[in-house]
Amino acid sequence: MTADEMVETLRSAGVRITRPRRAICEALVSSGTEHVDIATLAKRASELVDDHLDVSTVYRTVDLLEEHGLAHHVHLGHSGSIVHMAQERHHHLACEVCGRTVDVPLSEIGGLSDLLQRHQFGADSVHFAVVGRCKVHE
Amino acid sequence: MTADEMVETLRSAGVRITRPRRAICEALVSSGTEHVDIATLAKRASELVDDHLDVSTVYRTVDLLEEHGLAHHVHLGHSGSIVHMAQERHHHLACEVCGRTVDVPLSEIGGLSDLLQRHQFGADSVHFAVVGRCKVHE
DNA sequence: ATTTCTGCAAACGTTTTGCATGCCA
DNA sequence: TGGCATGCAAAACGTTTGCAGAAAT
Repeated sequence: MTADEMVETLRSAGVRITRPRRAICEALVSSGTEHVDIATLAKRASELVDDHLDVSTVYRTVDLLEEHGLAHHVHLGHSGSIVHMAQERHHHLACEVCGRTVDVPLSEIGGLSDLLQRHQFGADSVHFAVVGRCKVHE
Repeated sequence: MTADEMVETLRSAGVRITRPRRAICEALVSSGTEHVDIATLAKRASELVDDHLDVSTVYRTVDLLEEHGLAHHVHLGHSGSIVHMAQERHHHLACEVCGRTVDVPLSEIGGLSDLLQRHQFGADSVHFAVVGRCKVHE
């Protein structure tokens, strides 16, 4: 999804489009598969508008994007929020020692999907992470 | 495991046994399968000794219990720490709307175990949770 | 007696909120 | 213009830490 498509989705839902909001969408899209935290997102969006965007604005905008199904955020381990575009459909194995993450496609988690279905549990397939220690830190 | 057994394990590892530590063990044991957070644990342990135990003491004691393999803690969703006795070997499906949790025995997560093994990823089998929405909040 | 634990208070990092100003529609 | 979004600052939250006094060995 492009930033323009995100903005258009918001606009047609009656959401006001501002320079900061557009910049945050662009920063999120350009971050691709990277795992960006709120501070990084704020920094990149700020660079795009060549002005200071406050983290509170980023938090509010990410909430807004989540409400419209355009983004998700996840807590990898015991640290802060990681933001994601909604269509980045994969899971994470997050090492709590080094912070390294392994991305895992949905298809590899067959057993878990069954489990969720059996319990009628709507885990958003993006919105979770397994926290532990990667092979380097066993 | 009883609180006495926990205490004995600590003592024989050379750990000093204090009234607050014993109370925290007892509170943890008596919480059974419930998912207690740090504040609740502090409150219950405080009641047991009829004195105020500080949350910092609870944090330090939980760390200690984890070091000795007697407890684990996990972050369900976007909120604070949930503490667990170590032998409660199950996973959680945690609803981020109502806070309700479904406990799932290890045996039901075959696919995930394979996945972790394939990536040589040492997720402590207790130490993770799937966060989403239960069937009531779909 | 010595070591270590405790409570308190303060610091910390992340997230949220109140408010006056500024911007979008 | 009217209503909403923004930045800022301050508060809130969970967690950690430093320290002087208390307790365990």
